[in-house]
Amino acid sequence: MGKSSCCSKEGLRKGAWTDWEDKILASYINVHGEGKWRNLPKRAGLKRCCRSCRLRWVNYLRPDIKRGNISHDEEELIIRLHNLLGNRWSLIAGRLPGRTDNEIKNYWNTTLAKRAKAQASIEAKTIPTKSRLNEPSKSSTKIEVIRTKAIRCSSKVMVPLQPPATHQHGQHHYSNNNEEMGGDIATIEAHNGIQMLESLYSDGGCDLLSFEINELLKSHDGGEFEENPMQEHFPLGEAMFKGWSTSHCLDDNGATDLAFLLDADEWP
DNA sequence: AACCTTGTCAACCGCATGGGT
DNA sequence: AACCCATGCGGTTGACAAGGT
Repeated sequence: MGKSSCCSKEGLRKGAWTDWEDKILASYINVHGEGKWRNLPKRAGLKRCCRSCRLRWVNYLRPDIKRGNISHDEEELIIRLHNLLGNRWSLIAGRLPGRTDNEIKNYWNTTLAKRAKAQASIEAKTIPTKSRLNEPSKSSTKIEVIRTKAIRCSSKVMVPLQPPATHQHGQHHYSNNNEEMGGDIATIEAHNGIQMLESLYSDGGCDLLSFEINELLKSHDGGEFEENPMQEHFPLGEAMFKGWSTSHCLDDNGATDLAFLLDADEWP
């Protein structure tokens, strides 16, 4: 496993791509389409590793790529989605048409993470120690970044929404993890506890996740919580809901909840 | 002008999964 | 079941640019 053999050949070019290489790659893919990366360099006449070719196409040459100037809306969406999904850049990128996972990852690491950190330190100074002590589960000043393994999102899981009225201190305590990120952003994720993620409905594709997040964001923007529309389409059994809602995955950190679900090996 | 520091981003790398045999 | 191949993902690196001294 690991590194595929096409990349271990000697004599392959590395580093920045030239215009000439870009043209060759783009024109080859325009004619033959994406895929078959392993044979592509040879067929196209490029002295590049197959993965380098794929990366160049996906992150730079693809015609639908939007470059630079991430708008305020996009930025806010990135923050929300990062809070919801953690470092799952490809999933986040899927919600931002024309943006690549690499671009979003870079933007987060260079801009948003710093801003979040600064915001957290401001809050640490402004919030009196006593009141912070009264909020046991809010991890407060520490930026919670979910460290994830590289797991491909090829299937989905849908998790039930929890109406806000049912949120009470005690067993199901939901904190707003996003205060660290600068206020009210993505409160919805924490309040609803969980939404849906991967696995269970393998024929739905990542569109399910897209749809669900869309609905959540919409309902949040509208200032009210709506019923989960996904439940109409995919009525899950009550027992399953119960199992989820009483499991340890619903602790006091929404992001961690999701990480647990995403990383869980138990999902079919 | 020269040097140093910091920020940005394209590209690389290792590890992972899924499918085919 | 075990193996290999193809491909995707996220973390990290390094080249370059911009800004500061």
